[in-house]
Amino acid sequence: MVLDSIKGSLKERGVRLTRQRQILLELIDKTGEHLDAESLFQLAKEKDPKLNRVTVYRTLKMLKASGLVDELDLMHYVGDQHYYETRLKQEHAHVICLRCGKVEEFFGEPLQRLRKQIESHFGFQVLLARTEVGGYCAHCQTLRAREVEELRMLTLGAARPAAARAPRKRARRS
Amino acid sequence: MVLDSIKGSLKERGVRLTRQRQILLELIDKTGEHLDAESLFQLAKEKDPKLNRVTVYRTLKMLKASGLVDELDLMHYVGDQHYYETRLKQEHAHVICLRCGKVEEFFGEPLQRLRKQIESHFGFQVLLARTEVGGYCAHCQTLRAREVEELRMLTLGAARPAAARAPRKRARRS
DNA sequence: GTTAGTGCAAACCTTTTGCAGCTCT
DNA sequence: AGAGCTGCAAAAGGTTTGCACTAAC
Repeated sequence: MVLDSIKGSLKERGVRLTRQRQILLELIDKTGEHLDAESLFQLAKEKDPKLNRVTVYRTLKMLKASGLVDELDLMHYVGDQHYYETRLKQEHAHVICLRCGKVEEFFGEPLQRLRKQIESHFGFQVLLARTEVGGYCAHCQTLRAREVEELRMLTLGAARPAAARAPRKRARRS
Repeated sequence: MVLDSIKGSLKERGVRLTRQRQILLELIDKTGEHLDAESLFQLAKEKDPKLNRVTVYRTLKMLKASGLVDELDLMHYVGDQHYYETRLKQEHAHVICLRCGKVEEFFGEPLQRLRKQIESHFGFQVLLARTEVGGYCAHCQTLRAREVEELRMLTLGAARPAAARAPRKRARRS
């Protein structure tokens, strides 16, 4: 089990298994992935209302430095926070839909090939690799096309005076 | 030329080519890559002392939204800032040495394969992809090994009383 | 009993926003 | 002329730090 192997690794290095860390490790383990510091903090607070946000940051930093979790950005779709996942699974890429935010995971041989080629090409020792891909998922592609079309109609409908070709306004989140 | 194609693309969309933007575009273009907002700002200030940091952020954001530059994290080796590079070159991965900070670029077929496989596997439309790899470069691997060895000697030399196996202290930047 | 770890408050760094005034086209 | 852009100041968001106290081993 993942949790146990992480705990073991920590214990072995003389890192104390405090109550707070137990809570956080358990959450990271069972929630699976894509938790950022704030969400993790909110979840942890339910189990221990006194647990501090700073402890969450410190724990995550320690786990990352120990190579026990990986840090992701998920293309900053939501904001500039970081996401964490335990480092057990096979290497995988994260595929983020820039319209609905859905995150998929891609495991596949190109990833291993990539790693190997980089190692042999540069004589580089790869410790961590992160591949993030942004675009539109199958579902959003059609919705997106419709949105663009609607926008075009609106813009043309506005029938502006001179200005030969109307510079289209860009849609914007938030 | 890159600069011209960017300028053209902007003009075409009715984006104004202000003095500030000309300066910033020129810097981004000729400095090549791996500039973050602050460095870009510092460089720009030399050409126009009144140019504001906020303008740099706004310009970068606009260029990114227009798909004219790519945003990188470079594994947050230095800090949490973002780096930018023009989007002309073929897709490539960034390989960052976690000891000396050197950044290499890797172009190679696994990247194209990866993209294609993701597109066909999920029916996903890939707009941008970012692969960052961290580890030790050929040069630092040997230095690193020596460092670890020295540290081990030091720790053993300290001849601590009980505590059978000494939990090694981790080296730290900053 | 030690020493690592925690909580709290406050700082820090990067980036964004509101608004008045300036400037491209 | 007028929308788009800039500068300024101030805020926001995410994360880190200093320090005294607490708890794991």
